[in-house]
Amino acid sequence: MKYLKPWWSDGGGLLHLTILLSLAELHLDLDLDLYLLLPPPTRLWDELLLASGPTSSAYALSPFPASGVWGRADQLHPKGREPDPAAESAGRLLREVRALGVPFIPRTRVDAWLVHSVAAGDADGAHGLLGAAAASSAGGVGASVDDSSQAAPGDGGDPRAAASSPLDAGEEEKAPAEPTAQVLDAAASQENEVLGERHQEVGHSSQNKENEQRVSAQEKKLQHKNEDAHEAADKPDWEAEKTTESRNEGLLLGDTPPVSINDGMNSTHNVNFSQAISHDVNLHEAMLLCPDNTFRRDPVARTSQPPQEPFLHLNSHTNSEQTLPGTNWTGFLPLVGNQIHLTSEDLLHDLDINIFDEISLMSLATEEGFDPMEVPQLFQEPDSDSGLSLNSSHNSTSVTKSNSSHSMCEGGATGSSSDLESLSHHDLEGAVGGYYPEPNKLCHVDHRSDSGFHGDLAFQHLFHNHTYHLQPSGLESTSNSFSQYGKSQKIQGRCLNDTDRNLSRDERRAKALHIPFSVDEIVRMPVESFNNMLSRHYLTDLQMSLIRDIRRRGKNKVAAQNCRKRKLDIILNLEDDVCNLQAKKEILKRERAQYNKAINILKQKLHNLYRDIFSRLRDDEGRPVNPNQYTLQCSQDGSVLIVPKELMAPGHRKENQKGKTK
DNA sequence: AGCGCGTGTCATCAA
DNA sequence: TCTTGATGACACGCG
Repeated sequence: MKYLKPWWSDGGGLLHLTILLSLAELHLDLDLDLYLLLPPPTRLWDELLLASGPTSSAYALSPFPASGVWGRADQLHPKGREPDPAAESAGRLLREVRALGVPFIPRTRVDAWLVHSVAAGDADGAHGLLGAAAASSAGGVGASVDDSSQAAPGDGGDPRAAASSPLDAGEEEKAPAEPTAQVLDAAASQENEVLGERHQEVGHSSQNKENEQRVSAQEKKLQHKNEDAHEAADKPDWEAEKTTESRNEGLLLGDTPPVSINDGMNSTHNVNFSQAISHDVNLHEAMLLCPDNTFRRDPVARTSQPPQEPFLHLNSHTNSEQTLPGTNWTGFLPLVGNQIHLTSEDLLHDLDINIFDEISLMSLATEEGFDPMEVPQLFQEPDSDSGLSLNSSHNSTSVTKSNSSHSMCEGGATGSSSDLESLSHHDLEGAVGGYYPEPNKLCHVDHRSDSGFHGDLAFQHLFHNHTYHLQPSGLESTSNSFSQYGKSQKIQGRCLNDTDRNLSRDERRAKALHIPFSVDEIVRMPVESFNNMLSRHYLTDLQMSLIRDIRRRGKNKVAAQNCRKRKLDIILNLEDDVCNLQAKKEILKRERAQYNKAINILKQKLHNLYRDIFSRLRDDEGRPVNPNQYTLQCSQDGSVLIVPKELMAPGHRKENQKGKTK
């Protein structure tokens, strides 16, 4: 949501009719919101907002002079947050507003949001807007607009107004019912019997007094809502989208007839609304009014862009005839229709690139002439059987984009059997201006129509051995084809220029198919965000397949890298373990040798001690004791006994022998 | 030409 | 059922 400068704030009385362009709609189902700004102090306006807030879908910009913030009525009055006095006061206030000639144009859905500014120096333009607003607000007191089409039967609309413009009423009957007007008028009809005539009797001054009293009681609420407006303005785009989606549809602007207006000063002007809108529309100024500076783009890039088809013409999803019906625009807004076309084109140039990131692929494709639905019209060539030229040499657009890469690829392509990437770069992107031919179409391309271009041979080789030749399914064939043509990179390197050579294969593929996300985004994005992103963009099956393949391959690549790294780490760790264990083994060996050596020393010492003892022992007859016949036994009390070996029990002897051995 | 290594990719399984 | 990680196997490029 863009908040624009009040039209009076420049002191020059500049009226900015703001038709906000939002390309956030995923499939370029564009919404056109038409707002008219009211001159402050407009307490009545605030009341109108309060009254028409959450339930009436009164789309209007509310002035908050204290903060300078503008808010949209539906944002200023979130549902469920404020008591809704609409049922009681909407109709009455609406009539008061109408009696003052307050312009009130509800949200208008014409599948385009535009930003316009209208120089209010032109009284006709300003008054025309006011009158148109009054017209769409369905005829209050003092408004000389026929509101019979919008007012419910028995609504009690101003009969004078009804009589003032019967022709307009007839045209407006064809217009679809406008929710805002319906709600407001429904509320108005409830009080019509009571209040309808009173508004004609009561002057504006008395109404303003009542309004002042009401407004003073509601100022705090407005301040609170002002904060809400700030919050709404700070919402991220995806939240803004929700808000946008939550809005109901409104009156088709194109169906609004020329109106005779009441400017609020008891003077009536017959002004064509289209003239009002088309007066001195200053897009640049309107963009400057956007505080978030969303509408900016490199002017150089803009000037470098070749003349393009009107934006809406390139939108396959949004039929220009439907969304911006030329008859409607030219009928009620003949100049507006043209203006919107031009402005849309300008906006395509001037929009911030970030906006383009948020819009669907179709918009991106539109900028580059990429539109599968439009390609047969845009790139059809008389000598092409399929109506689709795959030969860049015949396409001026492709020549400017891909001639260099073509020249580089010619040599390699002839030897390539499975390099669709080179195709996607040179013939998909370049030859058809970004359009990717479907594989089955490619398989049936009549290359004979080309005269000696190497690309023909290249194509024949490129698709010579591809599995998708045999598979009717585009998805499967796509996956297979992509998996196949990734295996021939030698030729690929020769075909690609330096810039493309630095890109990964998937990046080049994504570029070739004009996928509006980076490979890094596709791979690293959490699955929830990833699915959300996919759902927010219009993508063909081919693009979806490629995106999912890119994501799968990217994640698997990372997984493989991690796996190999992990495996390498495991191997290194095992090698370290082996080294450590070998070192420990050596240490244990040395310790064992040392212990054995010590044991041997002890054994030797014990043996010496044994001999020494027996050499000194004598029996009863004074003879030396034979150590082979006797042995030494240590009793538990510490005494040492000389025991004949024959007297020792076998078990005991064995233990003794073991002890000796040890 | 053959070999080893690194890397990407696919298929498969398990969580 | 889908997603993701892990991993074996294979193909390819490169030195």
